[in-house]
Amino acid sequence: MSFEEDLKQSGLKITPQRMAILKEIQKCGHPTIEEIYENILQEHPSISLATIYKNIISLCEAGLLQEIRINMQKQRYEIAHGEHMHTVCTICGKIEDLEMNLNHLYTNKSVIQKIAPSYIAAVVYGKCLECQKSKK
Amino acid sequence: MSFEEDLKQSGLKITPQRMAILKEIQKCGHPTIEEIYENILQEHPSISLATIYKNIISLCEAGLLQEIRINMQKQRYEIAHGEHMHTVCTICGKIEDLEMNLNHLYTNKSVIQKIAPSYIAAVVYGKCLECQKSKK
DNA sequence: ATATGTGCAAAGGGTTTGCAGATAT
DNA sequence: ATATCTGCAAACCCTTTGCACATAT
Repeated sequence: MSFEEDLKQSGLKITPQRMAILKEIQKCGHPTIEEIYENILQEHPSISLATIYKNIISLCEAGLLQEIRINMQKQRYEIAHGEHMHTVCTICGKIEDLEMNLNHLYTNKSVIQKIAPSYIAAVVYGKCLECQKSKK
Repeated sequence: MSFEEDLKQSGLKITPQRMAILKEIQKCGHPTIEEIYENILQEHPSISLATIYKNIISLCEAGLLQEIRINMQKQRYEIAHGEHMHTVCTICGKIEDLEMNLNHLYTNKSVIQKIAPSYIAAVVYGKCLECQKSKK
């Protein structure tokens, strides 16, 4: 489904600023607010940081964006697209999606003894393939 | 092992402020910086917020504390104590430890194709038992 | 035509920093 | 004795807010 349709379905108006934000996040993958702003500025020099902040909030509430929390970093955002994990390389900083099913946790006995799960966020920290190869 | 020994082993001095921070985090479970500060103030009215910040950083670096990142919240901290998951009730906000082994993920094929994992953070969002029971 | 959205500037929080004096070893 | 730590105040972010104007529907 296109961003335009997603916005319409959420009752949000289709504005150039919103489209730019969504496209930028799609392009970057997992950008911070600052990265979104800096990159959009190039094509759209009059956009305001306040507009980015306001839209990030509406787009998260609408379920089009998903916040990602990584230890010791500012919050990041991605286009919401089914549940998955993230990998973070502690050497080079690279962040990637890890398409992996956590369904077994939703029905796990230890989990349902504590909570009726609606969403699970999982981040794997480690050394990515490239950094494993590099001699140092 | 006691906090005093942990600090000594990390080459950090044992100060009343540090002990108060560690004990407060142990008491609260998963407090934010602000919660730590507000609570310590009662017993230790002259402690400075800057001291809390500086110590949180050293204690995390020393591995005595672990940062916890929950979507849409300020960062929280806990006494480091073996890997486990966290549950967050989206109704009442309660945060709890979920002692659960994620060892299978460390050797999972999809994971090791991307990264050599050193740490996994997992947060389960949902409705806790009490909130499930309450009629509303 | 009207409800939303944008940009600006100011205000509001949270976090970091430098430094002088205090303290743990 | 000395390296480290603390508290203070200022600086430095990052984020939110109110408002007037602009724009999507």
